[in-house]
Amino acid sequence: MRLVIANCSVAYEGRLDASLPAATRLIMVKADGCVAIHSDGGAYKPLNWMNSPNTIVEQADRWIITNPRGEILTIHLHELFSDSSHELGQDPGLVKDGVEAHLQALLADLPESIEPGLTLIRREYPTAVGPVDLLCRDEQGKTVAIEIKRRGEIDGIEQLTRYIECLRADSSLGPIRGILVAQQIKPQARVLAESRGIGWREIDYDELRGSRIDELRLF
Amino acid sequence: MRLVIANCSVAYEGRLDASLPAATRLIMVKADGCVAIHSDGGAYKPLNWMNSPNTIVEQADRWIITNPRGEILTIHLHELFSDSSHELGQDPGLVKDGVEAHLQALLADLPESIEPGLTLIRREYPTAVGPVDLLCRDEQGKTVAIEIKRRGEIDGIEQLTRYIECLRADSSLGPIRGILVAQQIKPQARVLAESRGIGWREIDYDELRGSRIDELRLF
DNA sequence: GACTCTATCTCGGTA
DNA sequence: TACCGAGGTAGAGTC
Repeated sequence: MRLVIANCSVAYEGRLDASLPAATRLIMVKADGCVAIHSDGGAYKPLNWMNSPNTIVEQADRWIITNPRGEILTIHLHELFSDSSHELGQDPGLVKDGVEAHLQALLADLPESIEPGLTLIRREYPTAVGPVDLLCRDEQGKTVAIEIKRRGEIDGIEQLTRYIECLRADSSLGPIRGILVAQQIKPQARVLAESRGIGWREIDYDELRGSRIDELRLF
Repeated sequence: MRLVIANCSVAYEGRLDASLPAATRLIMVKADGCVAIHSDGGAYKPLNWMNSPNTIVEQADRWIITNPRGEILTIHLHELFSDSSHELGQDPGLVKDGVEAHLQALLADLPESIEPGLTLIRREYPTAVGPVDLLCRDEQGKTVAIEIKRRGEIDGIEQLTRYIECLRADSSLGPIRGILVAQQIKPQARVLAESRGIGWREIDYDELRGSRIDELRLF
């Protein structure tokens, strides 16, 4: 990784046009060639950047970075304060827990925690408008489409509505209802759900993980 | 801005749990206190981060960074290779051209470029579910709701559908139809638009800007 | 503060 | 490769 501190001005032409007047900034060049220009604030997002793959042409007073999509980043260097390189090596990468996929796995194991008597038909049930997270059957034998989100918002209801519409076109499944399951469901999403006859259920990820561990202990 | 190169392992507990095994990385601390941990690849996004406002407690072998929302980032430092600080000063900020707002301004000036005979009623026409980008009238005097996107995807159609539903409740506007306008419209969005009787139109930003300049030249 | 929508979104999965 | 959906989305603007 190369770190350059310099007074520079920058121009980007690509998906839009953007320019930066002269100021002192950090220019970060990673081993894969991607370039990011950071100011001393404003969270982690750089002011300008160019992802790999790209081509960097280094001239005396400017760097010209181009990529195969025809985007161009030009960095004019006015004054150089620091220029250092560091060998970092390969990164083993980030391990995550608690994303939607984990929630889906836990709920597929414990559909009862959504509603008593619910049993799983299958995960990622395919439809023409995308896969339904969980397709289940309720106590009365009715088919239930489940959409899982970490945070339940309006677009989750829209998504579930599209699935239900599509599933109803397949008469072999019989009558269909839907439930949005999330760790937290926004008031607007609840209102929209109710207005469309869609159910909703808030669940607690840690509690759910706990239940599963308890269940495993029984064996 | 402080730049630390160190072998470190990292844990984040907050909206999810995430952890990084030991490796050599860049730790960037900006003037506003935000912290970002970068590996030597993978675009501009850091592996882990903590935005300001936050509190950094620096111990001999670890940094503990907390924020008011109860999120915790812990950086264990195993070996320090470099630690430097640089005064960058205030940044004058980025100037952009070609974002959705510009597209909207151009189309408000030239509604004819969406469809012959179209005239503007108003921009950002307010409804209970958010503002409609452009409200227009067509050659037949029918009201047309226009949603503008740089890239037309399914959520653009959903948004426009909500607006139209809301506008139809206001009988003073008469019958309503909708058009999604974007520089590029994805196949799924086209299909959904057509299934809902919504029109779509791809437009070219540069061409549009050109037309407007030509129009100005006439005066 | 809550809600809304944009983004050079980024990133990962999949057909 | 393009498309599609999730994200610790972030960030800006509005109410």
